[in-house]
Amino acid sequence: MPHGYITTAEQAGPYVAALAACPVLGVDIETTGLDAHRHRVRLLSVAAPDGRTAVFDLQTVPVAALALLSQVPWIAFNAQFEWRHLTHAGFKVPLLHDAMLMDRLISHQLRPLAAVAADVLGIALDKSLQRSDWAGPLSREQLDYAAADALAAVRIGSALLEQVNQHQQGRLYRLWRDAAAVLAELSLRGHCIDWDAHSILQAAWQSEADELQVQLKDAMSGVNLNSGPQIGAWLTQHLPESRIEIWPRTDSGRLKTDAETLALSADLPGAQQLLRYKTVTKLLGTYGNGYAKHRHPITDRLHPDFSIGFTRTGRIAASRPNTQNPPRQAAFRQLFVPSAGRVMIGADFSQIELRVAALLSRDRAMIRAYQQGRDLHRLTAAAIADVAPDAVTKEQRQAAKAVNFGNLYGQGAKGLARTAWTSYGVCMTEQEARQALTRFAKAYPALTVWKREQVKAAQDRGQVCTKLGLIRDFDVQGTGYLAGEAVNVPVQGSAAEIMLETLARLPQMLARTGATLSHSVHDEIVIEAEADDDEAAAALADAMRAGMRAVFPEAEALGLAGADLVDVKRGQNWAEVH
DNA sequence: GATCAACGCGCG
DNA sequence: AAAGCGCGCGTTGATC
Repeated sequence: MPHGYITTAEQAGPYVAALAACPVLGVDIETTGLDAHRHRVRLLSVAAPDGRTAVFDLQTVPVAALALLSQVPWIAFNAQFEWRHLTHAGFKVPLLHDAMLMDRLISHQLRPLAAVAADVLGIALDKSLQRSDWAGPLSREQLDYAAADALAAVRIGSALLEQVNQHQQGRLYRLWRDAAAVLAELSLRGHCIDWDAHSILQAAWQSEADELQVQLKDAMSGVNLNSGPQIGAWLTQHLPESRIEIWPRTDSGRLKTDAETLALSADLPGAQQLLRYKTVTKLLGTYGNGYAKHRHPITDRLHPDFSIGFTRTGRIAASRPNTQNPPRQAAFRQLFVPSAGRVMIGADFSQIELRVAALLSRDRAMIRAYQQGRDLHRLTAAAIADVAPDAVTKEQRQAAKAVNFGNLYGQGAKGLARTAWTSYGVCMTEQEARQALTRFAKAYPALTVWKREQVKAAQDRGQVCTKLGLIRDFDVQGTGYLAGEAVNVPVQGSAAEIMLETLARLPQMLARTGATLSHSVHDEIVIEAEADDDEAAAALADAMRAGMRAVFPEAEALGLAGADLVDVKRGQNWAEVH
């Protein structure tokens, strides 16, 4: 039950004064919808650690009357939501704790508020009013519900803040908390898209898809080209039984119909058109209409959600739409443009996961390569082919890239031979792949030992962790295959921590320049700035190197955080700065 | 009509 | 016995 339901600025005064004297406040909002640009914050519920609560009706209480509340830190649950809505409503959001992230780091799972409240506080939270009508007259039950969530947030947060430290997760928690605010800001600001060019591209894809469908009328009449099972049936009809018998199968036993497998039937009439059709319809669905339907009616931008703590490695995930996987083709990347009158600056971490692997394993050969500014792929190629680095051919270097990256993921000989061909255009027999892996292991002995230790940790202790201590649990009954994740989680996860450290310090480092974050994709950051802003470009590179040093302080002395760590480009759109 | 699993594919 | 990691999302087809 709320101790106060406040509907005027005059009423707010004493409550605000009393609450602002608390060391920390639980906050929760009720909104008329999920979209901060379109929907309104109806209620701001605030709870003190001692249990006093106040529910402010923002329909009538001006935000200015609540300014004092921003003098103390807040605790929310899934704080990005509060950050976006309250910032948009005109609040100066203070240091904002997120009890959801605290719980994620302690329980190793992302759980809804009710589940955490049950676990941590031993209380049952009734969430049935969550999606009730928050625009009209409010019932007593709705006010109680609103106050209860704020109270739960402050109680859970206060309890878990201590536990986070006890679990050695304080550092990582603060990083997630700070990065979350930056991502909330990015989501609220959104991506600027050249929609005219987008429609033209979409139309071009559409007409190509139509054309291909006509061309395939004869060869594949009656087959739904979007249906794997139907294409499988068509293959069964048109290929000799001997080939169907050895055709690769899906987990459920059906014929595989992905592009790589379909290449096996390149001789069939229509096969080429079918492959192209699949590509074009993917673009059309996911990046044509898939993007258009998220075009914001007010801002005319894309406003994806960026989540922290959702992934198993600590990477950021983007959704609705996922703007972390747009096609690389320039025709599409150039749709991402800066705001009017500004320019884009993009920078990516060079070979960040290989550098991380070098730092985690302390492999001297790898570290020396980066120290001396040498090309690690070339070095690996030399080791594999048993030639001098200078004698390495282009094709050998391509093969080495496949080996280097595959090794970060626990890839075997068969998989290496496959990806060498499909991703790097290099033909490698399984035998050659096996030898390459052996020679790689010999060339980087410390990395090999480290990888073995990770697998052992996964098997014996049931967990591995990243540099800053994010724990990945494994359900090990007997002998599951863990080589892949056991090695990859620390590598991918520590690289993600470098990105988060960079994002967390970016606003401050860009503040003087007026430049703003425009996008981030795992190892790449894009900002927009005033034209010809050298200072912004330098600040971006500085922030990225600082991010690296924050996670790996030793990187500096080892020569892995030098100027070649980041590659900065400037241009008028994402295609030009990528 | 809504929901879900399976599959395939875009990215790092 | 062998197995490359991490995501989000569109479509199909089965199910309730």
